[in-house]
Amino acid sequence: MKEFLSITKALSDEGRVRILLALREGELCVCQLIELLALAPSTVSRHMAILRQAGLVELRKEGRWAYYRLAGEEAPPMVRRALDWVVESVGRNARAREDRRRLKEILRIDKEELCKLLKEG
Amino acid sequence: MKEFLSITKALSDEGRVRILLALREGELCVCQLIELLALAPSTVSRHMAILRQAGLVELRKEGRWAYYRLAGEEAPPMVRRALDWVVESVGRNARAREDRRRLKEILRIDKEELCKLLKEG
DNA sequence: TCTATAATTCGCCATACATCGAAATATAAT
DNA sequence: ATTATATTTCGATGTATGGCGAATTATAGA
Repeated sequence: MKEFLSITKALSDEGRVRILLALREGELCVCQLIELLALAPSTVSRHMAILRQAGLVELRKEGRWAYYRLAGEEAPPMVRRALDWVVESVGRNARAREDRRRLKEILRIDKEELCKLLKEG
Repeated sequence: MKEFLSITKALSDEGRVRILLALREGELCVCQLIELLALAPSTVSRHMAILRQAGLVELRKEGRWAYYRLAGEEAPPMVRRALDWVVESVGRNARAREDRRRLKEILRIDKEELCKLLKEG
C-alpha cells in the first residue's frame, strides 16, 4: 500500500505529470525539464526524486548531467499500469501537446547552451 | 488534466483507497465505512465527497441513509481504468484482506444497530 | 590544484489537506 | 409539531507539500 500511495502522490502534481509525458520522447536531462516547466532547479530536482522513489522514472548519470527516463518493461506491473494510465488519460490533452511542441524546440538547443541560458534567466 | 489530478489526489489517501476496495463488496452506507475505518463521521463524509467529485463513486440517497457504490461501466475510461488499477495493485494486500474480513462482520450487524453503537463509542 | 558548473540538499515560507467536534440539514418516527 | 438520527457542512488545528534561494556535492576543465 505504501508503494501504491507513493505512486498516487507522485501523480498528484501537474508538473510531475507533465514531466512523465515529456519523457515519452526519450530520456531528458534536468536542465531540459527546468526549461520546459519554468521552475527552479531545486524544485525540479525534488520532483524527480519523488518520481524516482515511486519507481516511475529511472536515472542515468553521465558526468555532471543526470538523465531521467520512464521506468522500463522490467518495472513492476503497478508502475507500468500507472504510466500507461497517465499517457492514455492526459497524453493527448492541450497541455501535453503544447509541451511536446516546446520540447522539440528545447531539444534543438545544445545542452551546454541551454544551461547557460538558464543561468542568465 | 484537472479531472485527472482530482483522481490521483483522491487516490493519495490510504483511507480513501480502503473505501474503494471495500465498495467492491457492493454499496455501503456511511456508518458502515465509519466503523470500518474508525474515523469521525465528518471525516468519512469528506472523504466520500472527494471520491465523488473525482467520479470514482456514486451516491444513492434513501431516507436518512446515504449509500455509496463504485462508479459503473458508464463512467469515463479514465475513471474505470483508475479503479481497475487500484484493485489490481492493492486489492489483495494484507490491509485489504483484513478490511474484507472485518467488513463481513460489519455487514452482519443491522444498520440501525450499527449507528447506535457508533454513538456510544 | 583551482575554478566552473549540473544537480542535489537544506531551510524557510505559503498553501493545501486530514482530522476532529460543533453546528446545520434533512428525513423518519412519535 | 416535536424529537431522534444519519449525514453533511463549518471552523479550527496540526501536518504535509510545493516553491524558492542558499549552501553543498560531484564532476569536468583550465
